[in-house]
Amino acid sequence: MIEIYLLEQLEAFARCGTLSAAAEELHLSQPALTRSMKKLEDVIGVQLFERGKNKLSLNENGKLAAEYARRVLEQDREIAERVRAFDRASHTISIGACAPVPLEQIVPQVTSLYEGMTVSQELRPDAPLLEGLRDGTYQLIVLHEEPTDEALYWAPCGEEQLYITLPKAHPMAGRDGIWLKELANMNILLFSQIGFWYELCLEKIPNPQFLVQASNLPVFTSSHFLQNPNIPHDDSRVVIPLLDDETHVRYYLACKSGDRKRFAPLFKRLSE
Amino acid sequence: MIEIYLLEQLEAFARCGTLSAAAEELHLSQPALTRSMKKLEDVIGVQLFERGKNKLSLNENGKLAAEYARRVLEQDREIAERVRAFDRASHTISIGACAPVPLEQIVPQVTSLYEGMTVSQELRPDAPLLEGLRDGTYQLIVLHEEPTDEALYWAPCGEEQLYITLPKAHPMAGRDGIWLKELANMNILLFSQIGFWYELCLEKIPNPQFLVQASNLPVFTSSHFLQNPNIPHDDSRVVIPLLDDETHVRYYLACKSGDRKRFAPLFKRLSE
DNA sequence: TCGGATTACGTGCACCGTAATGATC
DNA sequence: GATCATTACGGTGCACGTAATCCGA
Repeated sequence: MIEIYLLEQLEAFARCGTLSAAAEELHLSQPALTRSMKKLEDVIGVQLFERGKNKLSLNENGKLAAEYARRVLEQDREIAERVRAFDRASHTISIGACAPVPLEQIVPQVTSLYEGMTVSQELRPDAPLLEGLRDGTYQLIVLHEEPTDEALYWAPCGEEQLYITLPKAHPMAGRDGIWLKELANMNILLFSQIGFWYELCLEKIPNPQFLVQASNLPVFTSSHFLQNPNIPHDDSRVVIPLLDDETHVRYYLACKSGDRKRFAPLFKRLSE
Repeated sequence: MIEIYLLEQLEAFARCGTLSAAAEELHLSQPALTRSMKKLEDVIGVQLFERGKNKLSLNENGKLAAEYARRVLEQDREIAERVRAFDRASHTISIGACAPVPLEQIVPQVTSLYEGMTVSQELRPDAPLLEGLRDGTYQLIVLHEEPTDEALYWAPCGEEQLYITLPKAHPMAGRDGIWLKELANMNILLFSQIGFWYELCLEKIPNPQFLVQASNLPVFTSSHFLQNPNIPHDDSRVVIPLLDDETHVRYYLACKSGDRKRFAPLFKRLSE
């Protein structure tokens, strides 16, 4: 059986062209390579090199052997990588979500229900989430539209309504509701990491003027923040609901049908 | 990089189930395997085994690693095999033919024209010959029908006419020619190793009665043997040509178009 | 004279075997 | 007691480095 170190050296020589260059790359001496190449020929039992006086090069056999060597080395490297990835995946639950808000409820539940597991989370649009669930990138995903895939299991996991808060002095501060299209050309304060909401605003507001940091500007907020008692109410502002259908969403937590049993405790908790 | 010997030992353990069984198979001691498996875990960096008190077994990581190991070992083995085969092929000319007669002319020519090359020959029907030429099993083939493949180069290389010899006392001994179908139900002496001729006789003679060894029976022969001065004429027999079209064939020597230049000297010799 | 391949020689490490221990059936 | 895994210890093969040689640009 041909040991890996011989293939490594052959591959390096094939790539570098000379023994000395390969030796330097491998942090080995030239004599070591000379011997290894001889040994390789000995083990395989055929000539692999053309030997000039102070010139060594691969013949056709050698080129073929080097090509095979590359493949074996590639596969050999992959063993460690793949097994590590598999091990990592086996005690990691990856959650993909279209928005951060539902994660605030789900992640703590997952963490406490599946002790010892690492929980990773990521914000993505719905399409890559579905793709990622299928290919194993995610074990759980949160969508803002109900899926239709037969191979999935899902349940609702909360709702969210988008509001806008305005300084009391704002011309629209007296309104009972506002349409997104009415925000055209306005400077609005928008936080990053809001998931699909960002796409929604881009789509529905003509020529939006989002700013990263400002005060006295309109600011989006949602039912989630309004209901959180830890967030103090700002008396200088009024909170006005947005009227577009899309500003009220239902979230759905989904997993592969095959994982339904595994995540049953989680779905049960969330339904309570 | 994971050395091959570690993968070998992992694979053996996965197959045998216990370290001691694997150790015996590999002609190694148990301690050697214990250490190797530990080392493997160390190199990859994840647990590969479930450790009972005196029980060792693969966990899911280990099973995956063993599966990968099998593939790498397979590939590693193939390097030597394939390179040897390639080397062998590079100084072997394999000739496939549908009949032995044209080979008697071709093989000596090949041997003398391509010094140092090993010449191997084989009798096969036309179809596998064409297939074998394409896949590299043969570099030269002899057909008894003109090929049509654009990717081939070929030239005629002789003809052969089938005759039948009869004892002078035979009822048909006075005939000028005989049709194969007239040989129905007759005992005929047939030599083995006559290539496609055998198939032809089977096909065209109703209910043939071929014998392996006999005398005073009809015997096939062909122009090749009749023209050979070294074969004495048997005065007790008459030679009668067969009349079916198929009993007169033209042979064609063919190679891949890409080999045309390589075999040009051979084709030239044969055309003289 | 420098760079590259090869040979000669000594060395250290890594893998192995033997022996002993612990544990389970 | 038999079998299996593991630990401890001592040996050895083999891949490596250093040094020296040969050869060609």
